[in-house]
Amino acid sequence: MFVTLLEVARVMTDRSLPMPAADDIRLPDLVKAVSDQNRLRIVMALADGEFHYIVELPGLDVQKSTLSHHLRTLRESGFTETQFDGRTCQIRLRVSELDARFPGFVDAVTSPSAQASVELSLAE
Amino acid sequence: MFVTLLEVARVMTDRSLPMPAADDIRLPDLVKAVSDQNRLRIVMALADGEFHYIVELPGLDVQKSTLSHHLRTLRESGFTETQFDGRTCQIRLRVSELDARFPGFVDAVTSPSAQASVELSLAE
DNA sequence: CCAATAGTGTGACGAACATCGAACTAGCGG
DNA sequence: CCGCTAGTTCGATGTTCGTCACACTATTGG
Repeated sequence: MFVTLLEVARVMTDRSLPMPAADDIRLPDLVKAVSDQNRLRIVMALADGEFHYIVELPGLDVQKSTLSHHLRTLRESGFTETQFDGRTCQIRLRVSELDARFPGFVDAVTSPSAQASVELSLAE
Repeated sequence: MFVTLLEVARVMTDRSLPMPAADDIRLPDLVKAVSDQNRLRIVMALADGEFHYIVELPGLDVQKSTLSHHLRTLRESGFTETQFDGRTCQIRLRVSELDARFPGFVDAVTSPSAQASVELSLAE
Protein backbone atom coordinates (compact mmCIF):
# COMPACT_ATOMS: atom_id res chain seq x y z
CA MET A 1 0.00 0.00 0.00
CA PHE A 2 2.32 2.67 1.28
CA VAL A 3 5.81 3.08 -0.02
CA THR A 4 8.22 3.83 2.78
CA LEU A 5 10.89 6.47 2.52
CA LEU A 6 13.49 3.76 2.72
CA GLU A 7 12.04 2.00 -0.28
CA VAL A 8 11.94 5.24 -2.20
CA ALA A 9 15.54 5.86 -1.31
CA ARG A 10 16.46 2.38 -2.43
CA VAL A 11 14.79 2.85 -5.77
CA MET A 12 16.57 6.14 -6.20
CA THR A 13 20.02 4.87 -5.42
CA ASP A 14 19.91 1.30 -6.72
CA ARG A 15 18.93 2.34 -10.21
CA SER A 16 19.28 -0.13 -13.02
CA LEU A 17 20.35 1.02 -16.44
CA PRO A 18 18.22 0.13 -19.49
CA MET A 19 18.70 -3.30 -21.04
CA PRO A 20 16.66 -5.48 -23.39
CA ALA A 21 14.02 -7.84 -22.03
CA ALA A 22 15.11 -11.46 -21.97
CA ASP A 23 12.95 -12.33 -24.97
CA ASP A 24 14.40 -9.52 -27.03
CA ILE A 25 18.00 -10.67 -26.71
CA ARG A 26 19.40 -11.60 -30.13
CA LEU A 27 22.34 -13.77 -30.91
CA PRO A 28 23.86 -11.44 -33.52
CA ASP A 29 23.98 -8.69 -30.91
CA LEU A 30 25.62 -10.99 -28.39
CA VAL A 31 28.21 -12.21 -30.85
CA LYS A 32 29.00 -8.70 -31.98
CA ALA A 33 29.35 -7.62 -28.37
CA VAL A 34 32.05 -10.18 -27.65
CA SER A 35 33.79 -9.70 -30.97
CA ASP A 36 35.86 -7.10 -29.15
CA GLN A 37 38.59 -8.65 -27.02
CA ASN A 38 38.13 -6.27 -24.12
CA ARG A 39 34.44 -7.03 -23.93
CA LEU A 40 35.07 -10.74 -24.26
CA ARG A 41 37.43 -10.57 -21.30
CA ILE A 42 34.84 -8.72 -19.27
CA VAL A 43 32.24 -11.37 -20.00
CA MET A 44 34.69 -14.06 -18.92
CA ALA A 45 35.40 -12.20 -15.70
CA LEU A 46 31.69 -12.17 -14.95
CA ALA A 47 31.14 -15.84 -15.68
CA ASP A 48 29.93 -16.65 -12.16
CA GLY A 49 26.77 -14.60 -12.66
CA GLU A 50 27.33 -12.61 -9.46
CA PHE A 51 27.42 -8.84 -9.23
CA HIS A 52 30.91 -7.41 -9.52
CA TYR A 53 32.19 -3.93 -8.88
CA ILE A 54 33.55 -2.68 -12.13
CA VAL A 55 36.69 -1.46 -10.40
CA GLU A 56 37.56 -5.11 -9.90
CA LEU A 57 37.38 -6.01 -13.56
CA PRO A 58 40.57 -7.27 -15.17
CA GLY A 59 43.01 -4.55 -16.17
CA LEU A 60 41.89 -3.47 -19.60
CA ASP A 61 44.25 -0.57 -20.17
CA VAL A 62 41.61 1.77 -21.52
CA GLN A 63 40.31 5.13 -20.33
CA LYS A 64 37.17 5.23 -18.26
CA SER A 65 35.10 6.66 -21.09
CA THR A 66 36.09 3.71 -23.24
CA LEU A 67 35.26 1.27 -20.47
CA SER A 68 31.91 2.94 -20.04
CA HIS A 69 31.31 2.48 -23.76
CA HIS A 70 32.10 -1.23 -23.55
CA LEU A 71 29.86 -1.75 -20.55
CA ARG A 72 27.06 -0.01 -22.37
CA THR A 73 27.52 -2.22 -25.41
CA LEU A 74 27.43 -5.33 -23.25
CA ARG A 75 24.33 -4.13 -21.46
CA GLU A 76 22.44 -3.16 -24.60
CA SER A 77 23.25 -6.47 -26.25
CA GLY A 78 21.61 -8.24 -23.31
CA PHE A 79 24.76 -9.71 -21.82
CA THR A 80 24.85 -7.78 -18.57
CA GLU A 81 22.81 -5.95 -16.01
CA THR A 82 24.26 -2.83 -14.47
CA GLN A 83 23.13 -1.46 -11.14
CA PHE A 84 24.17 1.73 -9.49
CA ASP A 85 25.29 1.42 -5.92
CA GLY A 86 25.85 4.90 -4.66
CA ARG A 87 28.75 6.48 -6.48
CA THR A 88 30.01 3.27 -8.01
CA CYS A 89 28.20 0.53 -9.88
CA GLN A 90 27.95 -3.19 -10.07
CA ILE A 91 27.56 -5.46 -13.06
CA ARG A 92 26.53 -9.06 -13.54
CA LEU A 93 26.13 -11.49 -16.41
CA ARG A 94 22.48 -12.38 -17.04
CA VAL A 95 23.37 -16.05 -16.98
CA SER A 96 19.94 -17.58 -16.44
CA GLU A 97 18.22 -15.43 -19.05
CA LEU A 98 20.96 -16.03 -21.59
CA ASP A 99 21.02 -19.73 -20.96
CA ALA A 100 17.26 -19.99 -21.32
CA ARG A 101 17.36 -18.19 -24.63
CA PHE A 102 20.57 -19.58 -26.18
CA PRO A 103 21.45 -22.75 -24.27
CA GLY A 104 25.15 -23.38 -23.94
CA PHE A 105 26.29 -20.10 -25.40
CA VAL A 106 27.53 -18.46 -22.22
CA ASP A 107 29.13 -21.68 -21.07
CA ALA A 108 30.98 -22.07 -24.34
CA VAL A 109 32.18 -18.50 -24.39
CA THR A 110 33.38 -18.53 -20.78
CA SER A 111 34.81 -22.05 -20.72
CA PRO A 112 38.40 -22.64 -19.55
CA SER A 113 39.59 -23.48 -23.05
CA ALA A 114 38.01 -20.27 -24.30
CA GLN A 115 39.75 -18.26 -21.59
CA ALA A 116 43.04 -19.94 -22.35
CA SER A 117 42.80 -19.04 -26.02
CA VAL A 118 42.08 -15.43 -25.11
CA GLU A 119 45.20 -15.27 -22.93
CA LEU A 120 47.16 -16.58 -25.89
CA SER A 121 45.78 -13.89 -28.14
CA LEU A 122 46.71 -11.26 -25.60
CA ALA A 123 50.27 -12.47 -25.26
CA GLU A 124 51.25 -12.15 -28.89
CA MET B 1 53.53 -48.45 -53.61
CA PHE B 2 52.64 -46.99 -56.93
CA VAL B 3 50.51 -43.92 -57.30
CA THR B 4 48.09 -44.26 -60.10
CA LEU B 5 47.42 -41.46 -62.52
CA LEU B 6 43.91 -41.24 -61.20
CA GLU B 7 45.15 -40.65 -57.69
CA VAL B 8 47.57 -38.02 -58.87
CA ALA B 9 44.77 -36.30 -60.70
CA ARG B 10 42.65 -36.45 -57.59
CA VAL B 11 45.33 -34.84 -55.47
CA MET B 12 45.79 -32.11 -58.03
CA THR B 13 42.14 -31.25 -58.32
CA ASP B 14 40.92 -31.82 -54.77
CA ARG B 15 43.16 -29.18 -53.27
CA SER B 16 42.40 -27.86 -49.83
CA LEU B 17 42.91 -24.21 -48.99
CA PRO B 18 45.04 -23.26 -45.97
CA MET B 19 43.38 -23.26 -42.55
CA PRO B 20 44.66 -23.34 -38.99
CA ALA B 21 45.39 -26.64 -37.28
CA ALA B 22 42.73 -27.71 -34.81
CA ASP B 23 44.89 -26.78 -31.83
CA ASP B 24 45.54 -23.31 -33.18
CA ILE B 25 41.89 -22.33 -33.43
CA ARG B 26 41.16 -19.43 -31.10
CA LEU B 27 37.84 -18.34 -29.75
CA PRO B 28 38.37 -14.62 -30.41
CA ASP B 29 38.89 -15.41 -34.08
CA LEU B 30 35.76 -17.55 -34.20
CA VAL B 31 33.64 -14.93 -32.49
CA LYS B 32 34.93 -12.20 -34.75
CA ALA B 33 34.23 -14.38 -37.78
CA VAL B 34 30.54 -14.72 -36.92
CA SER B 35 30.17 -11.13 -35.82
CA ASP B 36 29.19 -10.45 -39.41
CA GLN B 37 25.61 -11.45 -40.17
CA ASN B 38 26.41 -12.93 -43.58
CA ARG B 39 29.11 -15.13 -42.13
CA LEU B 40 26.87 -16.15 -39.25
CA ARG B 41 24.22 -17.24 -41.73
CA ILE B 42 26.78 -19.26 -43.67
CA VAL B 43 27.87 -21.04 -40.51
CA MET B 44 24.26 -21.84 -39.71
CA ALA B 45 23.72 -23.20 -43.21
CA LEU B 46 26.68 -25.54 -42.70
CA ALA B 47 25.56 -26.80 -39.30
CA ASP B 48 25.30 -30.42 -40.44
CA GLY B 49 29.05 -30.69 -40.89
CA GLU B 50 28.73 -32.03 -44.42
CA PHE B 51 30.41 -30.58 -47.49
CA HIS B 52 28.24 -28.09 -49.34
CA TYR B 53 28.68 -26.51 -52.73
CA ILE B 54 28.98 -22.84 -52.14
CA VAL B 55 26.49 -22.15 -54.91
CA GLU B 56 23.86 -23.65 -52.64
CA LEU B 57 24.51 -21.33 -49.76
CA PRO B 58 21.62 -19.12 -48.68
CA GLY B 59 21.11 -16.04 -50.80
CA LEU B 60 23.49 -13.48 -49.39
CA ASP B 61 23.05 -10.71 -51.95
CA VAL B 62 26.75 -9.91 -52.24
CA GLN B 63 29.18 -10.01 -55.14
CA LYS B 64 31.36 -13.05 -55.60
CA SER B 65 34.49 -11.26 -54.48
CA THR B 66 32.73 -10.37 -51.24
CA LEU B 67 31.56 -13.94 -50.77
CA SER B 68 35.08 -15.13 -51.38
CA HIS B 69 36.30 -12.73 -48.72
CA HIS B 70 33.77 -14.08 -46.21
CA LEU B 71 34.66 -17.68 -46.96
CA ARG B 72 38.31 -16.87 -46.48
CA THR B 73 37.60 -15.23 -43.13
CA LEU B 74 35.64 -18.27 -41.99
CA ARG B 75 38.38 -20.60 -43.16
CA GLU B 76 41.23 -18.66 -41.56
CA SER B 77 39.36 -18.42 -38.28
CA GLY B 78 39.14 -22.21 -38.22
CA PHE B 79 35.42 -22.50 -38.77
CA THR B 80 35.46 -24.14 -42.17
CA GLU B 81 37.39 -26.31 -44.55
CA THR B 82 37.29 -25.49 -48.23
CA GLN B 83 38.05 -28.03 -50.92
CA PHE B 84 38.32 -27.44 -54.60
CA ASP B 85 36.34 -29.79 -56.75
CA GLY B 86 37.23 -29.02 -60.30
CA ARG B 87 36.10 -25.53 -61.16
CA THR B 88 33.81 -25.14 -58.17
CA CYS B 89 34.46 -25.73 -54.51
CA GLN B 90 32.90 -27.28 -51.47
CA ILE B 91 32.88 -26.13 -47.90
CA ARG B 92 32.14 -27.75 -44.57
CA LEU B 93 32.02 -26.76 -40.94
CA ARG B 94 34.83 -28.38 -38.90
CA VAL B 95 32.29 -29.57 -36.36
CA SER B 96 34.31 -32.25 -34.62
CA GLU B 97 37.47 -30.16 -34.28
CA LEU B 98 35.52 -27.15 -33.07
CA ASP B 99 33.53 -29.18 -30.61
CA ALA B 100 36.65 -30.80 -29.22
CA ARG B 101 38.27 -27.44 -28.72
CA PHE B 102 35.34 -25.29 -27.57
CA PRO B 103 32.59 -27.67 -26.46
CA GLY B 104 29.09 -26.43 -27.12
CA PHE B 105 30.10 -23.39 -29.11
CA VAL B 106 29.00 -24.54 -32.54
CA ASP B 107 25.82 -26.04 -31.14
CA ALA B 108 24.94 -22.79 -29.41
CA VAL B 109 25.64 -20.68 -32.45
CA THR B 110 23.68 -22.90 -34.83
CA SER B 111 20.78 -23.76 -32.52
CA PRO B 112 17.19 -23.21 -33.66
CA SER B 113 16.70 -20.28 -31.30
CA ALA B 114 19.89 -18.72 -32.64
CA GLN B 115 18.68 -19.14 -36.22
CA ALA B 116 15.31 -17.68 -35.32
CA SER B 117 16.90 -14.60 -33.82
CA VAL B 118 18.97 -14.12 -36.96
CA GLU B 119 15.87 -14.25 -39.14
CA LEU B 120 14.36 -11.59 -36.92
CA SER B 121 17.39 -9.37 -37.32
CA LEU B 122 17.21 -9.78 -41.07
CA ALA B 123 13.55 -8.86 -41.26
CA GLU B 124 13.85 -5.44 -39.69
C1' DC C 1 43.08 -24.11 -78.72
C1' DC C 2 39.55 -21.00 -77.31
C1' DA C 3 35.58 -19.40 -74.97
C1' DA C 4 33.02 -19.72 -70.90
C1' DT C 5 32.82 -20.41 -66.09
C1' DA C 6 34.09 -20.39 -60.99
C1' DG C 7 36.64 -18.56 -57.74
C1' DT C 8 40.80 -15.71 -55.86
C1' DG C 9 43.41 -11.34 -55.12
C1' DT C 10 43.86 -6.28 -55.10
C1' DG C 11 42.83 -1.50 -54.55
C1' DA C 12 39.46 1.89 -53.44
C1' DC C 13 35.70 3.66 -50.88
C1' DG C 14 32.46 4.36 -47.16
C1' DA C 15 30.50 2.95 -42.90
C1' DA C 16 31.11 1.16 -38.39
C1' DC C 17 33.63 1.30 -34.35
C1' DA C 18 37.29 1.51 -30.57
C1' DT C 19 39.61 5.04 -28.43
C1' DC C 20 40.54 9.34 -26.22
C1' DG C 21 39.92 13.93 -23.88
C1' DA C 22 36.86 17.12 -22.04
C1' DA C 23 32.59 18.58 -20.20
C1' DC C 24 28.94 17.07 -17.33
C1' DT C 25 26.20 14.63 -13.43
C1' DA C 26 25.56 12.58 -9.12
C1' DG C 27 26.84 10.75 -4.56
C1' DC C 28 29.93 11.09 -0.51
C1' DG C 29 32.68 13.15 3.24
C1' DG C 30 34.59 16.92 5.50
C1' DC D 1 28.35 23.98 1.05
C1' DC D 2 32.38 22.38 -1.40
C1' DG D 3 35.63 19.61 -3.18
C1' DC D 4 36.48 14.72 -4.54
C1' DT D 5 35.34 10.75 -6.79
C1' DA D 6 32.96 7.49 -10.12
C1' DG D 7 30.65 7.13 -14.38
C1' DT D 8 28.22 8.96 -18.37
C1' DT D 9 27.91 11.53 -22.62
C1' DC D 10 29.66 13.94 -26.56
C1' DG D 11 32.73 15.11 -30.46
C1' DA D 12 36.77 14.12 -32.83
C1' DT D 13 40.09 10.85 -34.68
C1' DG D 14 42.19 6.89 -36.55
C1' DT D 15 41.53 2.18 -37.69
C1' DT D 16 39.12 -1.80 -38.99
C1' DC D 17 36.26 -3.93 -42.14
C1' DG D 18 32.41 -5.04 -45.52
C1' DT D 19 31.62 -4.06 -50.12
C1' DC D 20 32.45 -3.51 -54.95
C1' DA D 21 34.70 -3.44 -59.61
C1' DC D 22 38.39 -5.14 -62.05
C1' DA D 23 42.14 -8.04 -63.22
C1' DC D 24 43.83 -12.63 -62.84
C1' DT D 25 44.06 -17.94 -62.52
C1' DA D 26 42.48 -22.36 -63.35
C1' DT D 27 39.22 -25.79 -65.12
C1' DT D 28 35.89 -27.52 -68.32
C1' DG D 29 33.69 -28.24 -72.89
C1' DG D 30 33.29 -27.48 -77.67
